[in-house]
Amino acid sequence: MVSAQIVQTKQHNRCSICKIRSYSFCRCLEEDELKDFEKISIERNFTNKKTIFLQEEESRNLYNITEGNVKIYQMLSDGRIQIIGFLYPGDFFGSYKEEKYTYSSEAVGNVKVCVFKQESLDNLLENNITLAKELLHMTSHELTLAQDRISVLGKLKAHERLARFLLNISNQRERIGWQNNPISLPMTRQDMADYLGLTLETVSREITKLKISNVIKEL
Amino acid sequence: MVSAQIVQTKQHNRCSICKIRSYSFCRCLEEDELKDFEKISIERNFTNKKTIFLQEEESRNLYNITEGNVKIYQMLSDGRIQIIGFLYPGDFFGSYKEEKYTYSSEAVGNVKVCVFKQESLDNLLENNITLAKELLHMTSHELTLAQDRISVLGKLKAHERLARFLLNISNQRERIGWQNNPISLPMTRQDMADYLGLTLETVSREITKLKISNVIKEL
DNA sequence: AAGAGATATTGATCTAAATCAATTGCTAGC
DNA sequence: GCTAGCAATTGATTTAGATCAATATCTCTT
Repeated sequence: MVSAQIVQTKQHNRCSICKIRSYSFCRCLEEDELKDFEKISIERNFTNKKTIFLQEEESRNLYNITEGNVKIYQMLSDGRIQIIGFLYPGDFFGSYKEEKYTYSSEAVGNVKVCVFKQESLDNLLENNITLAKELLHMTSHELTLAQDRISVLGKLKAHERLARFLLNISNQRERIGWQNNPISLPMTRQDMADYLGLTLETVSREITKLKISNVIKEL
Repeated sequence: MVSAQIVQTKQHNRCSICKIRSYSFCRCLEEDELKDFEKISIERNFTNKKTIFLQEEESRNLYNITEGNVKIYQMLSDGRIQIIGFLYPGDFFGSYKEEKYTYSSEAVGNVKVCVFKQESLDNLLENNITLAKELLHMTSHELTLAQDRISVLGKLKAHERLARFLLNISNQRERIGWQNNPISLPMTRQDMADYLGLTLETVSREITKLKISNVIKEL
């Protein structure tokens, strides 16, 4: 009984006390709008390596990260993996249209997400132009990031890709108020390789080179 | 005087007689909304290789292609070029936020575009949730296409990239009602290479291989 | 603390694609 | 038609990064 009540209380102002609101799409909502907004999402937790959804599944949800990191990736028919992105708190993923997920998603470490049913979110959008525009702007920003990654994978050498990767992580951490130097790399070498279009051996060698030339240092 | 009047008449119902409306973001508008919509854009023409805008310029416009092809590309500081995309009628590009263009754009052959001033479009969005949602859905679709391209550049071999490129063009042509086989390739080998993250020599060799193995045929 | 399984580093070799180089083919202007 | 200037093909060679392989290191579990 007591624990049920605590959950209830916690649920009731989840959004208004949410620490990541200022860099998430819900930042565009007024305090009084948050009450309704909060009702259309539920919180869920995932532990390290747990799948959140798989590519080709019927998409029903949009996810917003409130804690931890998520990797999204595509798999080719022969098992080759390309990691599309490592996401941070405030990033959203999934889909707001009824179709199939075009990538899979997996927790990197402990993860907390807000889950929005497409239908509920869509209803809210219909009456809240501010929210629609915020989502449009954030999606458009995601698109420019994806386009930058196209350039990285199409034109940069292994050492340039790695350098940019480290800088990107640093910037992303800064964005959400984490220290940007030193940084932690919560993913494996294989993950980094699958993200950068390289092999884990090449990633390892390039990291060694950066260490030797004193560009980076391990703690 | 006569020609001025013709232009005026033409302008007046430009949108309602527009041939590409059914696959462009304006498809979500009702006939009576088109009148207002038409007022916030102007038509412009570009000939082959003419620059539409350059990366790093202050962005002021969103462009919608009504005729021809446009290539969008990024240039690295040392001159290396990555082509982000070859766009078709109904595709839009540019930006709806006041910031800098993150890529350059150039006409491939003769091109006709509708130019929307960001401010006017934004005002219209503010009062037209349908349009905002349409733009959101189309931008989100662009994002999934960009993510697919990340996988292509990160994981596929030269011959796989080329095969997918040809199929993509075929599909894109089908989408807008052009014949999907045979197809024409309006860009140079260098452009194809810069799009696929390869060199023009490799592209040429792979095309030769496809011809020899009778997968494709030149007309 | 030992030992198993995962993860990372380092070395040796190979290869797909890049680079360098020489023709060939195409189109536009005279 | 001829020729200048691109664009494309084809060949020879090089190389960045992949692949194959052998430790080394880290992190659990018992």
